[in-house]
Amino acid sequence: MTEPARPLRRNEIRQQNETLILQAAEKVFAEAGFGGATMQLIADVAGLPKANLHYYFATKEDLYRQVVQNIFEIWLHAADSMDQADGPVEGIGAYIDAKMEISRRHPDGSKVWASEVMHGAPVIQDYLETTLREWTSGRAALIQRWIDEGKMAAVNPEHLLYMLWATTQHYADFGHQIETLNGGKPLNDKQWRAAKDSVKTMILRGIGAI
Amino acid sequence: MTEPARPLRRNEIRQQNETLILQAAEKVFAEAGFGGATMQLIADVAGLPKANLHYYFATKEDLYRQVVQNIFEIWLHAADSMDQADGPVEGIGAYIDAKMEISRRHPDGSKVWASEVMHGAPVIQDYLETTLREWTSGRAALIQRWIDEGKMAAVNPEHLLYMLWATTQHYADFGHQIETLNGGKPLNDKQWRAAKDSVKTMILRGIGAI
DNA sequence: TCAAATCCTGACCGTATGGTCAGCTAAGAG
DNA sequence: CTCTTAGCTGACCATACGGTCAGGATTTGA
Repeated sequence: MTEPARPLRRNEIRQQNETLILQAAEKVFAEAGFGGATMQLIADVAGLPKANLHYYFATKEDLYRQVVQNIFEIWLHAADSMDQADGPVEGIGAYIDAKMEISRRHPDGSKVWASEVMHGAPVIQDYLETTLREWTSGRAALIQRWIDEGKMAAVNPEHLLYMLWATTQHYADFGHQIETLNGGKPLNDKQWRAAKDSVKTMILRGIGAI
Repeated sequence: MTEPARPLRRNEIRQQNETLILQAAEKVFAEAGFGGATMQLIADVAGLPKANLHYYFATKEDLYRQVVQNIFEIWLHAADSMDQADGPVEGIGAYIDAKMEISRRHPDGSKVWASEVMHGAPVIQDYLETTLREWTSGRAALIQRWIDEGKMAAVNPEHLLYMLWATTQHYADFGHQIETLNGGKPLNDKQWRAAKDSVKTMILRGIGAI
């Protein structure tokens, strides 16, 4: 099972290594936190010499910043499906589906994001104050419209958003706790479906949409 | 405003300094994570020489373990009110109140707890597998009883507990994000009441209890 | 073919960290 | 008053960390 060993183009090398490093970094930052992560460990996970990391990313902060920004992108785009919906059942239902899927597929990213926010958002504070603020007020307005149209109960839109974030991300951030309470095994397909279903049912009923 | 300078008894000195160190440690661990926290910084916050910390706590791990265990105690006792309730409206309502109050009064503790679990619970894994597991199955049974008695909808008790933990702890762990979205100011009394009320209403309606 | 640009890395450096320890001070017991 | 014990701390140490750099290897474009 050897590689074809075709000589790689410059662009390919760069992109391939940057991706490799970013993936390793996401994992290590998630497991150890920013302070606990070491460039040496990230290098080992990536299978590269430490000095090579510094060739692509000047400092540990730079590397971390890239990881966090990548996650932020995924986070934001999860709500695309919400915007085209006619009402909360479709819209919020789709958003829950999307965010639960992120928690399942990118648990490390979710943890890095949580850690960053918990520690006062030292590197993405500006994004919180601009992009996230706009994003939030836009979605809050959408929810308010649904309320005005009688499609759901008159809940506080911000606190509904917090509940959506909290509940869905919990399955990634506290995945270890859930796994322990699940007999030490990760949730299987069926259990993930049950989780999604529970969250959707409780929240949609909680906001009077079903 | 000087201290009376009464000579302290031995016991008082020990207790006072341990408390002082634990408080400082909780704050620093919450802000920087285990790896990012330094004994020097904890010492500075506590107003003691670093060597004095090592007189009371042999290693950084020992100090951290104490902090996490203290939080775990608070966490567990929050549900005492739930047990004596006749139904979900009182019981879960009281639990939400208690956990929201913890999020408000001990945000640092909540963050340290979240961080510990996120990183795979390196120091309290045994507690998760014993105390927490028993606690959870006990409360799940209580919820199931309420369901059987027709006092609430037939939701999955475990996922309800996850939702309760996630939603309430979010106000501590992601407090910085909420603060940013709140115009950079922490929630005031009125806003905390609104938050509590939103959470309670949405969840109690979500489980068909109101 | 060859020079420039890019990629790569072992060896190295200054610093900060967790932890130690000898020796001091002060409280308490008798 | 005196001896014992607990409390305290400046100075120190070994290690591990983030980051640097000189110089070699490889690709690219002319």
